[in-house]
Amino acid sequence: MAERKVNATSTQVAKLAGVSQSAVSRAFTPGASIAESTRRKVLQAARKLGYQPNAIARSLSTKRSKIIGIVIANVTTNPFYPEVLDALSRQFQQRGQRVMLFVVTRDQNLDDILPQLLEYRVDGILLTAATLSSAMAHECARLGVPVTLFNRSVPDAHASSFCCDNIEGGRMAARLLIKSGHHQVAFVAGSHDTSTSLERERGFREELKKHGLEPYIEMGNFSYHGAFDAARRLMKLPKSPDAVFCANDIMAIGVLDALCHAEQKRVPEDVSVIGFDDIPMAAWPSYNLTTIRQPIERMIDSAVNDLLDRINHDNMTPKQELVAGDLVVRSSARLPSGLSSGWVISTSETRNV
Amino acid sequence: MAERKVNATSTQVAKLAGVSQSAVSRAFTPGASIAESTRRKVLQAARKLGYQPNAIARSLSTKRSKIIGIVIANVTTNPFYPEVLDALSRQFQQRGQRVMLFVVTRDQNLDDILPQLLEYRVDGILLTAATLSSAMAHECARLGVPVTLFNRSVPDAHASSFCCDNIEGGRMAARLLIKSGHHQVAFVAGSHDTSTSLERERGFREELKKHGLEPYIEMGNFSYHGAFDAARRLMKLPKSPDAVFCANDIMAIGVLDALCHAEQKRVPEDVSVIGFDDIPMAAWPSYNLTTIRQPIERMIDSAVNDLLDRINHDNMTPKQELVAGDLVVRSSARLPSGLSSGWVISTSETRNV
DNA sequence: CTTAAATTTGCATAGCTATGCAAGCAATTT
DNA sequence: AAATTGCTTGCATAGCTATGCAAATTTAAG
Repeated sequence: MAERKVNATSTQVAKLAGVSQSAVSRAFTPGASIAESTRRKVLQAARKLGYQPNAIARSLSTKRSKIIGIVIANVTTNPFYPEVLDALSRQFQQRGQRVMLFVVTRDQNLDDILPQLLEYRVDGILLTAATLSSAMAHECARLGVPVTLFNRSVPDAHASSFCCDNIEGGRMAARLLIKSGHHQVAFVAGSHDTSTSLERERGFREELKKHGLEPYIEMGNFSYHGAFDAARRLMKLPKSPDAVFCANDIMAIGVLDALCHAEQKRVPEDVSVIGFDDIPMAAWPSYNLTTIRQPIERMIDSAVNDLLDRINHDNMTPKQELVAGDLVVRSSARLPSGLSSGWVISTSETRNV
Repeated sequence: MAERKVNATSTQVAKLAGVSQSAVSRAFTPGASIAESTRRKVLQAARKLGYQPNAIARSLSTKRSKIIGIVIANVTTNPFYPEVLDALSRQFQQRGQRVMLFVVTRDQNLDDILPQLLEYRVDGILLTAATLSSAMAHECARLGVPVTLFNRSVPDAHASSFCCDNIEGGRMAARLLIKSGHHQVAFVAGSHDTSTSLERERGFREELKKHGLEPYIEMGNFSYHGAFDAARRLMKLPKSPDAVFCANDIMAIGVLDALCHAEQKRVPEDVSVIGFDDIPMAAWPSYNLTTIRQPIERMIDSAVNDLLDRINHDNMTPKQELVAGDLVVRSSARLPSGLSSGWVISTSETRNV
């Protein structure tokens, strides 16, 4: 172990400025009771010594770390999550919170991870693409650390959750496919244990059932390659589907690539494909993917606000929010009459972009 | 401001276990001098109280936060960086370090960000896709906080840096294009102020010059859309290029999409395209991109090892490491005789994958 | 100029853990 | 049985800042 050079302390600055240590602390605390003249003296001394307040000591003293723990999965497999991370990180940053990051795999058990966050007395925890054991939910509740789930519905009432309305999203996809006259449809699932995939499937099924249809189900494992293989399996079926709805865009793209480059199918003439998320790639001309857009910015604003609120006001009850997604019409699915590529359809309104 | 529930402290655990606070501390410190029987008593009491060591207090006491500051840009615009972040984060995690994350824009000034990291007394800083002002480099050196640049060459000798050999990468691209008989080539740059783009351009130019060629240069701004537009400009030239080398894969993909969907060009018959990075998408059948692969894992291992070494041993001199990239041959560029898609060519050896 | 009010300041302490040191203890040796 | 040796343990303190409280100072009011 090597020795570390010593940073200047508030006491050293105080000595140089000819004031008390308290004064130094106050000079760096917005809103503290200190004369402007004193503050200037202090800041000058601080500059001379290269002093910078020690956030660790401050955290110990105030019992607030100003750190948010973010746990995220699928960062490399689904471009949606880098976007989420980017937005979250900037938002917290801007609101004066630092971010402690944990990247996990989708199936990794958080019961080993959360204690590491709690050790650092994070002010709050945001989980995205990850689920919370109810033991851990209780532990966080006991310690008074608010938890928010992003893009996962909540297992019990101790945590907030912010999701796109996946069920309605599934319904929208089904309605579009039915209206444009598909008869044999399929759903490529992400996994059998994440709310996003299950709910999208449920909405899709429900709406199909109303019209007497039932989808094939294939597992795409939330990955490009998993969906690629799923599509090939679907096309081998005796009565292969004329439409495929995927639990997310990256899988829809895997399906598109499989159809066009491994199965000699034309999209959307032979098969229609619909995704979910509206990642940037969905708009690329190679794919032109019709998809359900998750309004990331709005969802993240809500999630961040809620978490910060719950940090600053005790005893707030967690909130469960469902944000409506929009159907973005492009050209990977056959169009019903009256609709053309470029339209965005939301549950309440239809607006041209 | 709401009140926070109090976590159990080592003193409370000590009282319950009938030992001193020191004993509790030692029970949680691997390698500390404590009898096994005492440790068990302590752990049992700790469990009963739901005690968890306070990492903030520990950091204050040991003067080591066990936190690494990571600053990263381009997370949403280039899939290469989510991969880097994922690997870095896991590595540090596994080595017992926590990660404090800052997501920035490429042109954002770090002089506002780094102080926020230093406030938390991070043990080390890793910058990726971001550059360091020399004032900040000195500040970190003064405080004894080691800094490592990933994928940026170093401005002065206070920091370590780990890069792919961009110049040689540029040369490899040029050699391939020359061997396969291209006569009018172009380079799509990322920006005019990042070492990655500049070095790749330099190697490319140098090698071309040996054969009497000089490339067109267009600015792609390190983005899909920027490169898309750059490609369209190139194709409007009186003598439009028959080969385009891009400073990274995401731009190469933008170029491919522009060529195939906006310019009615065939790849590689009319135009060859080469990228840099080998992001997962490069292998997708829609693109089949010939590219220079950066050996992420190896680079990250080196970078993490170096940073942790410099944290633990004082006065180690920073290291500048250049890792050779491999040319991954796919089908977006015309093949010279003797080469076929699927080959990987490194500077020292050629191996079939 | 006196008195009351408001602002500013310093003192003392809390917040929680790690660790050097000396004392206590048990095991080993002769 | 006495003397050594090697573990364990507790005491006391350092690490740095924030803050309640009382004292001191400035400002305003009369």
